[in-house]
Amino acid sequence: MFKDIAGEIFLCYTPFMTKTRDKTSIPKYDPSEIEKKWQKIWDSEKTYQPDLDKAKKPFYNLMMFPYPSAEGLHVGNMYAFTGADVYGRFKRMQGNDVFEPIGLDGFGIHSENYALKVGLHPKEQAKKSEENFYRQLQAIGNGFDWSKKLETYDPNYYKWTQWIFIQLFKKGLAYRKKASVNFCPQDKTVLADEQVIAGLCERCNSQVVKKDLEQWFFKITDYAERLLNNIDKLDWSEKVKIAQRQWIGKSEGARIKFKVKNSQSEIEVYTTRPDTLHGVTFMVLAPEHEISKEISKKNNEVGEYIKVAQKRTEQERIAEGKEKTGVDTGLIAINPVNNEEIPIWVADYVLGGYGTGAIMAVPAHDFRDFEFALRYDLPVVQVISKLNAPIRSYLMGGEDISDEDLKRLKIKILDTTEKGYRKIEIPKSKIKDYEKLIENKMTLGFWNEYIAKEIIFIFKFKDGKVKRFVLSRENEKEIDKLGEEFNGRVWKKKASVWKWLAKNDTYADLIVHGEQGEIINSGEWDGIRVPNEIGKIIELIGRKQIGKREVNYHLRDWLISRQRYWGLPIPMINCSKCGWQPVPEKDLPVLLPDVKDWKPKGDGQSPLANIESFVKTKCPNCGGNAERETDVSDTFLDSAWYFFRYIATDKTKEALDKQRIEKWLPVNMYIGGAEHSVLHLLYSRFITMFFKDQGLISFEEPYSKFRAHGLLIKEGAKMSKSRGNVVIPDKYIKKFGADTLRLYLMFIGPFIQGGDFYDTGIEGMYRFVKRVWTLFTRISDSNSQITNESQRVMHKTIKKVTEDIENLRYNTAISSLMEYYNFLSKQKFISKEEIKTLLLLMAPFAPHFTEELWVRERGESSIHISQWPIYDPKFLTESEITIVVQVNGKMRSTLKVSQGESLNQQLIEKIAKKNQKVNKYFNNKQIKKVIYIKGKVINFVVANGY
RNA sequence: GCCGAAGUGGCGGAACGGUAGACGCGUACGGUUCAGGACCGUAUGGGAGCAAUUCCAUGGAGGUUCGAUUCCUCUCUUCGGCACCA
Repeated sequence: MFKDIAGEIFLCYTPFMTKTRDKTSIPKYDPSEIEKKWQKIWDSEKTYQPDLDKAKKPFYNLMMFPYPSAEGLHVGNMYAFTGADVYGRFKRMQGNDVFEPIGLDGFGIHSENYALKVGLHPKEQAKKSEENFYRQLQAIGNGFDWSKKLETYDPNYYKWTQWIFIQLFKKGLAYRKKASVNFCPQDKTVLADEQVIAGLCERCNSQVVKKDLEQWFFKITDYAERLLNNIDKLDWSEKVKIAQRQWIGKSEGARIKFKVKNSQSEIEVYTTRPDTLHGVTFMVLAPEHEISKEISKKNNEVGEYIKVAQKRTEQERIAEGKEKTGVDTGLIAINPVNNEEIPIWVADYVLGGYGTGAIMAVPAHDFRDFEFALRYDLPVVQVISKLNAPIRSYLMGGEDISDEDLKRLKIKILDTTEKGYRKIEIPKSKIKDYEKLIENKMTLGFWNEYIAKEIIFIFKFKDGKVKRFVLSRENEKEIDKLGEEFNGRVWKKKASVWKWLAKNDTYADLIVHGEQGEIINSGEWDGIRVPNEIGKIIELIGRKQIGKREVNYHLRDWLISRQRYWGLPIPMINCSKCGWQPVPEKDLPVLLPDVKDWKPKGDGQSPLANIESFVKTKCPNCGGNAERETDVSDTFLDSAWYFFRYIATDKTKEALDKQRIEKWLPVNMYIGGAEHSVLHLLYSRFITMFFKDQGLISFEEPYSKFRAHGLLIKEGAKMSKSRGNVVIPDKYIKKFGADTLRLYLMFIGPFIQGGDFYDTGIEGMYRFVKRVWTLFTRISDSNSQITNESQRVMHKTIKKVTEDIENLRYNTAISSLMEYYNFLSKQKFISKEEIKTLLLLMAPFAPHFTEELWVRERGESSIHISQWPIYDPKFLTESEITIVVQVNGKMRSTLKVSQGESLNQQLIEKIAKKNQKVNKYFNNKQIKKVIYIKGKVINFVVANGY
């Protein structure tokens, strides 16, 4: 399909096609002129526009489309796009019909917030951003198919996003629920769990609070198991796969019922370790738990606690994190395995949204329960022991410590010597002394007294706070500081009572690390090996009807509604008679109305709620008066399916073009930022699976191959607006050209790892580009014979560059291009073949520059649809081989031999032994052994010492 | 705390278990230039030595190996992600 283009290009550019090649025929390298010219030509020649219906070797090369929210495309975006484009161009030259689309993810809070900031209506701002982004995206010289661009805020696009919402609703996968949701007071909207980072809003960093609101959800949890299982089959960056697995967070365990004493009610808990059931010494309910709420009606203390807990922001909870609080309800539960009576507490370290919202606490084997038990003087019963382990011990102190505490917790100081463990009982009377030792800056004398490697102190203070310390010999310098830092820093730094316990002891490490242990103190269960035989326990409790197997996921349903303006109107109608009805498909799209007052209100309602003409409508079912949903959708829905739409932008009657989908999808290569490891990738997988289930497509994973690129930083620091070090590519493109910038970006470091952007570095690259340009003045006219050596270097370079690009190791690909240039520039004659090869290999990185020289030199059609060079292994072998000679593994000399000689070990040995540089190390010592690696290295092992 | 990645010259970074530092930046010296820039050439990990040469070096400590930047164990540091998920 490209064949007939050549002639036209030739005609356009005859002035440059002169065959006489004196120095004057090569003008000065002027990137700005060349780049603009070629971008125009590629566009008019449709160089990058494959025929979506007829392409023979479709290759879908996708990159994550940008949100055009901020000041423009920054160099980090360009880094990602260039890296993806290099791969696409490489595939195109290898004979594929590469489809490389681009668009804008323009709906959403990102864009709306930017509009707020600059004081423009989001619609106007979108128009401006669009223009600016497309101009910049054009300038970077990617092989985009501009005829297929899309924007998520275009009604022609979002009509179909709404259609997807309706399909989900029809299948019961979109539903409404009143839930305690994350609310960002700054952005004045609800956020998905995924958008809350450590209790802060992902976008504006303000503290997120909990609110009870009725919201739309997608039932992604129905797909949890499939989303998890498919991960193994994907060719994705490993760390992204790990992040997804972790996010889905499958856990297997049991649901267990506890009866409440003197009551009909039961409390169910979820646990992954039912084997610790005999170690349960209390229960804890989340403040959101129904029974907690019920209790609070009668019990003021509990009511107060719940109120306070709910007021606290997520971040406050985390900040106070380790300091657990709670309140005793006075109720008693019965442990179903041994009928022991245990107290029921309410505490906010138990999450309402996970499992059943209630736990059985096993302080001996769970650190959190342990902390809580220490704070509130609850008993600790060990029920798992490491096989043949010494008994765990620790020191507990404090003024209000009771004798009972001492008994129960077996207060000891552990003394570990090289030989093993020795327990030292610390009498209560002495505990104060140790406390003093720490306060008065411990001296080395302490260590003489107790030759301990490490000592743990767990101090309980009058106010109930618990602090832990680890002292160790390695740590002696810190000990002086210890006194001053008594109030928490050291133990936080050292952090690891638990880790330490894990190493030396029988505690929760068994759970945390899944190590093997043995059940103790548990009656008939004693001796069972866990965790291997937990299955056995579940069977046992199942038989006794105490509990049953259950699987839980960390993944929650996807909260979809947002109380903002600039987003996809949710296409639903609420009728007082018929309930929620989807907008009939023929009425789509539900257009986002033009509104003057579009700013978020913060009253839990979208700005759309104030527009009567929008809200008031008829019920599609009964025709009566009804109201539209006024919330808009989360942006992640827009981007969850855009790659399906790129190949159907010309279709107006349907969302998907089934035939093209089967031809082009799944995406062959998807490149994007690791920051979307979880959200975007998971959601788009979910939507794709849903399409599959609807019979719309035949596969359920959208991206066969995904690679996350690294982060581009600026002179050692992360680029960010607050630092003011965000690099905008425009000025570099203007000064050096897009080709130089592309080459430089790809050269900085491994694409997968990212790199550090330095201004001086780019000048070096500019130099390189200019040198290659100048090299053309030296092309000999005659078809000079290519030498063997030149042949070898050329094929070596082809091999290296080809393999490197395939593995996204662009930095080393470029360095070998430089080496190749260095080699060529030292030759007297350069054959056309060599020049041609260099240009072809450079083409994916520097598309305009190479195109210009290619067409000048060859008068042929675009370099970007020319055949990628293929190396011939027969040229790779060197006639002369360098063999490294080592004595005792240290390089002492090298020798050059012919291909044939290198096969003969005895000969090599003989030559090597004669070498003075080598044999002087023999010193009359006996040669014990000779190791020869064919063609590489020979190592003489000589007796060492006397 | 958990998971992941990474620690190599002045800097960005190269090295299928086999000559550590490719390539580039920077620097120095030289050439060219009225001069500066640009360009070209040479050198450039550290120590000792006039030199040939030699010793030391890939965060640290061990181990496997004839041989380790590379594999294993422990440890320290940095960065990224997750974070009270029972």
